[in-house]
Amino acid sequence: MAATPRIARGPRIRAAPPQDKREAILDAAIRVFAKRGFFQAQVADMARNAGVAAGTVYLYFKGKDDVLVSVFERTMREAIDEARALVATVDDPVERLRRLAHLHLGRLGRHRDLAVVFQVELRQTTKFMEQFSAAQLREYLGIIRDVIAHGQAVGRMRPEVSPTLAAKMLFGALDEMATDWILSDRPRRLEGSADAVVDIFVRGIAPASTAGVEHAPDGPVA
Amino acid sequence: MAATPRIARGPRIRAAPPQDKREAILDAAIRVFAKRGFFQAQVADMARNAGVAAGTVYLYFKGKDDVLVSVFERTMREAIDEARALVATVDDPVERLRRLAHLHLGRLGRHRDLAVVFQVELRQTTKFMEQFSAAQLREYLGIIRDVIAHGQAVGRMRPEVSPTLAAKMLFGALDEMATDWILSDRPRRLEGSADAVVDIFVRGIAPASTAGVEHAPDGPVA
Amino acid sequence: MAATPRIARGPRIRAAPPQDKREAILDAAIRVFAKRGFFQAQVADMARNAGVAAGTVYLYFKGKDDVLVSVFERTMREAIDEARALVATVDDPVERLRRLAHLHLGRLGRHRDLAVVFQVELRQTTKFMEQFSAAQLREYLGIIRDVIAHGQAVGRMRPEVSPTLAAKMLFGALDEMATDWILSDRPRRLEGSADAVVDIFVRGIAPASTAGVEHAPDGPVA
Amino acid sequence: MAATPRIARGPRIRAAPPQDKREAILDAAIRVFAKRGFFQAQVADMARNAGVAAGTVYLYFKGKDDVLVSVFERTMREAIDEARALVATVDDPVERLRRLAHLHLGRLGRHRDLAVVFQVELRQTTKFMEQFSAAQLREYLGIIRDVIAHGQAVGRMRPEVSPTLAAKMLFGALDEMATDWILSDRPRRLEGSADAVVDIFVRGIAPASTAGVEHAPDGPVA
DNA sequence: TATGAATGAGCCTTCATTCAT
DNA sequence: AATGAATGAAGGCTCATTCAT
Repeated sequence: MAATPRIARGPRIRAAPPQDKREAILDAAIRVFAKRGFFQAQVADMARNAGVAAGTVYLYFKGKDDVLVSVFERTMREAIDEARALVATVDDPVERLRRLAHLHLGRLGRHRDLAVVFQVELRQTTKFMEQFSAAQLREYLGIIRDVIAHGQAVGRMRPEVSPTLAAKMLFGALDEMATDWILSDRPRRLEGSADAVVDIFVRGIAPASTAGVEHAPDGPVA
Repeated sequence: MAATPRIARGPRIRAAPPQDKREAILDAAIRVFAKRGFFQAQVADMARNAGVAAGTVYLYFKGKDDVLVSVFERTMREAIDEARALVATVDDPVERLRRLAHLHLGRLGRHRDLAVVFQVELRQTTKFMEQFSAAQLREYLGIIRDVIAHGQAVGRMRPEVSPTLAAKMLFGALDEMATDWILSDRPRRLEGSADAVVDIFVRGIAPASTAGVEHAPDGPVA
Repeated sequence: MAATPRIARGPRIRAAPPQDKREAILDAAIRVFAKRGFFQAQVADMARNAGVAAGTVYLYFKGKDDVLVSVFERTMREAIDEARALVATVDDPVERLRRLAHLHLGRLGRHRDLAVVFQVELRQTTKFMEQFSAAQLREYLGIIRDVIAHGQAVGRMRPEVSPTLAAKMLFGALDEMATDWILSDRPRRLEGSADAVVDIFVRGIAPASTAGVEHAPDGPVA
Repeated sequence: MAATPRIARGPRIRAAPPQDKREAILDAAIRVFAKRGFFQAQVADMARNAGVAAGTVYLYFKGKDDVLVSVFERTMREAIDEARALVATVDDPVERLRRLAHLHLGRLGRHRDLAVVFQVELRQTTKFMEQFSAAQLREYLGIIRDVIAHGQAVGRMRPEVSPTLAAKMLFGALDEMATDWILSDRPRRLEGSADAVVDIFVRGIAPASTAGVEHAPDGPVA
C-alpha cells in the first residue's frame, strides 16, 4: 500500500503471469497456516487452495519451510516499506509512533489470517526463522527505535530511556493487542487499541516537563 | 515451602514415588520442547531425557499434547500462586507491578528452556491451547489488571486508562523482553529489564500530578 | 454338566484355591475374547475381569495364546466327555445324533460368549491352533463319525455314504446354525434348530427303504 | 468373460492403469492375509507383495481394514454374480444346488489363499465385518434359499422344511468341507466333495415319495 | 503367590517431496 | 510449466510381558 508508484519505465514484457501463481500460493498458504498451523498444514492443502497441483508448489518454493519464510518476508518487506514511507512523511515523533501503531494494527486487523500466522505460527517456528529472517524483524524494530531516538534528540522524549528497549516495549505491547484480538471472539476492531497504547507509552517516555501535558493526540503535529 | 517437618518415623512406605517420574518427564519435556520445538520433539527423546522408557510417558500423560498442556498448567499454577502471594504481601500498586515484573522475568530468566517453551512453543500451539488453558492466562492477566484497578482506586494511577488494556500492555511488553532475550545471543540477565519496563509503564499510566515524581520504590506507601 | 458325580472319596485337601484363579481367568477370557476378539483383547482386561492383577495371568498361563488354547481345550474336553457319556447311554444311532446335536447347540446356546469365541475367534486363530489342538477337534468329529459308522453297520444308515464326510457335514451344518445365531439379533433359542437339522441330515443318509419313515425320536430303538 | 474384442487400434492411451494397482494390492493382500492372518499381516508386506510402496496402499484403501473388506466384497460380488448367472441358466432345483456347490467349492479350491481368508480370517473379523458386509452374505444365502423354495413350489423338495434353515445347513456343510480342506494336508481336490454333500442334503429334503429315487442329476427336468 | 509399574518392540499411517508424463 | 501418482522415512502409541517388591 502506498507503494512508491513505479515509474512505468521500460516495456516490462511478460509482466504478471509467472508470479501470479507464486502470489496465489502465498495467499493460500496464509489461509491454510492460519487455519491449521504450520506443522499441521499440508502442502497439498495449500496447493488446492491456490488452485494448482501439489507439485507446482515446488516450482516456486524450495519446500514448505520456504513458503512460510516467504510469507514472512513478503509481509515484512511491505511493512518496512510502509513504515519508511510514513516516517518520511510525518515529522512529529509522537505522531510517527501513533501512525506506526495504526499501520501495524491496521494491517493485522484487516487480514485476520495474516495476523494469526504472524502472532501464532511464526513464533513457534522462530527456531528456523532465526536462520532466515531475524534481520527483517530487527529492521522493523530499528525504525521504531530510530523514531524514539530522534524524539529524544529533539527533546520530545526522555533521554535516559533506552530507545532499543522502548522500541521493543512498544512493539511487545502492540503485539499483545494483536494476539489477544486473535484469541478473543468479540469482533472489535484491532486498530482501535492503537491510540490508547501509544498514549500510555508516550507518556511513559515523555520528559518530566511535558508529562501531564496533553500530547495533542490529533493536533496539528505533522 | 517450609514443609511441615515430617516426624522421621512411622511407616511411610512408598510415599512419594509415583509423582517422581511425572515431574521428571515434565522437566525433560521442557528441555526437549525448547530444543526441538513441540512438533519436532519426539516422545522418545523426552523419555530418554527423563530416564524412562517411551511407554512410561503414557502412564502419566494421555499423549504428547497432554505433556505440553501439563507443562503449561504446572508453570501457570506456580506463577499464579506466586503472584497472588506477592500481592498479598505488598501494598503499593507501583511496587506490586515492579515486583510482578521481576517475578515474571526472573522465572523465565532462570529457566531459559522454560522461557523458550512459553515464548515460542506455546504460541504456535495456541490453537489447541485455547481449548485447555486460556483460563489460566486470563487469571494471570487478571491479577495484573486488578493491581492496576486498585492503583486507580487509590489515586496512584490515571483513572481513564482501561485496566484491562493496560494489563495486556504491560504483559506484552514483558513478553517481548523475554522473546527478545531468547533470540539474542548476549548473555545479559532477563530480569534486568524489569525495572526499566515498569518505569516507563508506570509513568505512562501515572496521574498528571505524579508524573515525573520519582515513584518511591519501597517507601511507606500503603 | 451332568458330570458323573464324583464320589466324595478322600479328603481332597487344599481343594479349590490354586485353580480358582485359573478358572476365573479362563471365564474372564471367554467374556473378553467374545467382546473384543482375541487380538484386540488385552491381557489387562482379562485380568481385571477375573479380579486379579495382570501379572497373575502369567502365573497360570504361558501367555495370551496359552489362555486361548486353554479355553479351547477345557471346553473341548468337556464336550468330548459329554459326548462320550451320551454315546454310552443311548444306543439308537439316530437318537444319538439328535442328542449330540442338542448337546452341541445347547452348550453354545447357553453360553453366548463361549459360542462367539468358538465360532468366531477360534477360526481366525486356527493358524496357531493347528499346532496345538487340532487333535481334539478330530476326536470330537471322530465320535460323530463312529456313531454314523455304527448306524451303517446296523443298517440304519446308507452304507455308501462316507462316515467321515457325513460327520463333517453334520458338524458344519450345526456350526452354521451357531454362527448364524451369534450374528442375528433375534433372541431365539439356538438349541431349537437341532431337531430340524438332524432330521434333514438323517433323512439324507437314511437307507432307501427307511426314507420317509418317521425316525422314531425316542422310541424303543436299541 | 468373453470380453468384447477391442479393435486393436485407436488411441486408448492410459486406459486401465489406475485399477491395476488396486487389484494388485487386493491379490497381494489375499496372499498375506492367508499366510499371516489379518492381525499379524503387515501393510508393508502387502505392499511389497504387490510391488508398490507402503504409502500407495493408502491411495486405494482407507486402511488395513478397508483392504480386508474390499477383498470380501470383490469376492462376494463375483460369487453372487456367478450364482445368479447359474440360476438363470439351469432350471432343475436339484441340479441348481449341485452346480452352486461346485461353484462354491470350485472357487475356493482353485484359490487356496482366498479360501483361507474366507474360512479363517473373515470369521475372526466378523465383528467389524458385521458393520459392512453382512448384507452380501445374506444375499448369497438368499440365492440358495430361493432355489430351495422354488424346489418346494415345484414339488421337488419337501414343503415342511424351512428353506432358510435348509440353505444355512447346506452352506454350513460346504463351509465345513472348505475349512477342513484348508486344515488338512492331503492334496485332494476340494470340489470333489460337492456331489456327495449335495446328494445327502438333497435326499434330506426330498419329498417322501421321491426319497431313494435317484435324483436324475442331469436329466430333462425343467 | 500376587502385584502393577515399567518396559520397549512393533506397526499403521501421514505427508513432504519427487519425477515421469 | 504443470501435474498428481507414487514414494518411503518417520514417529506416536499400544500392550504383552517382566520383575522388584
